[in-house]
Amino acid sequence: MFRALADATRRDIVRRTLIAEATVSELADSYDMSFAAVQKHVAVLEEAGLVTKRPRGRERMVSGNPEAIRRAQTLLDQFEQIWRARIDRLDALLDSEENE
Amino acid sequence: MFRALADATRRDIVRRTLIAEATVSELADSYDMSFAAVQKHVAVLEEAGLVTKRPRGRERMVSGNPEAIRRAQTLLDQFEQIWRARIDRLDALLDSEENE
DNA sequence: GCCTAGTACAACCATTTGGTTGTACGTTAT
DNA sequence: ATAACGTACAACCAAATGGTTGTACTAGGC
Repeated sequence: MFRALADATRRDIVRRTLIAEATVSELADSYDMSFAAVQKHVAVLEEAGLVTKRPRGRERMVSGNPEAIRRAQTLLDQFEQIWRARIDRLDALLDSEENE
Repeated sequence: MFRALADATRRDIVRRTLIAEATVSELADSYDMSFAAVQKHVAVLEEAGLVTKRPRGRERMVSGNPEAIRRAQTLLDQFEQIWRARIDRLDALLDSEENE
């Protein structure tokens, strides 16, 4: 999941497909690499659940999945919580020292 | 940055060092891999700014950097915004169709 | 002063990653 | 019907990744 977001091209694909659906070849036209390369990126994103693909005729419509984004946010939020807890403990420690 | 978070061991190091500072060897003891491997993970995290290292005697204290976490959150928030904008546009479209 | 603990760093290795080209196959358009 | 389009997928390649061991250097403990 974070691995999928680790590549700039893939992040851009996620961004684009969150804005609006796009076919694989539409996406491929945007980047300076082969169709197959973009196809692979989409496959990685799909496996990570960041994107879904649905057939429309001979095309595949790719669309970004906000659910997955939120899951990533949740993990980072947990880190934030952990950090806050640490600060709280330090504050408590300082308070108790003040009263000595 | 996302690349640094893509590895489970590294995420755990970030988590631990957000809770409390730890020396490199303290961290190394926790994982089933060589000291050097953990050292490399810390180096990757440090380069990504997710962690800072400061010397204390012969030890290096590693601590998680909440700033970097927030930067990652910001990026995901932008994705969320993009998604909301899309929804808004679709809603507007549906509204206009209703009035035909 | 000397051994040990903690770290840094290089060299090496297997696997994964991000890219390529080529081939095959279903769908659409003419 | 057939040509062209959009996609899937395999084979291949170079570079990056995640790990190892070995060596060297510095700070502390005895």
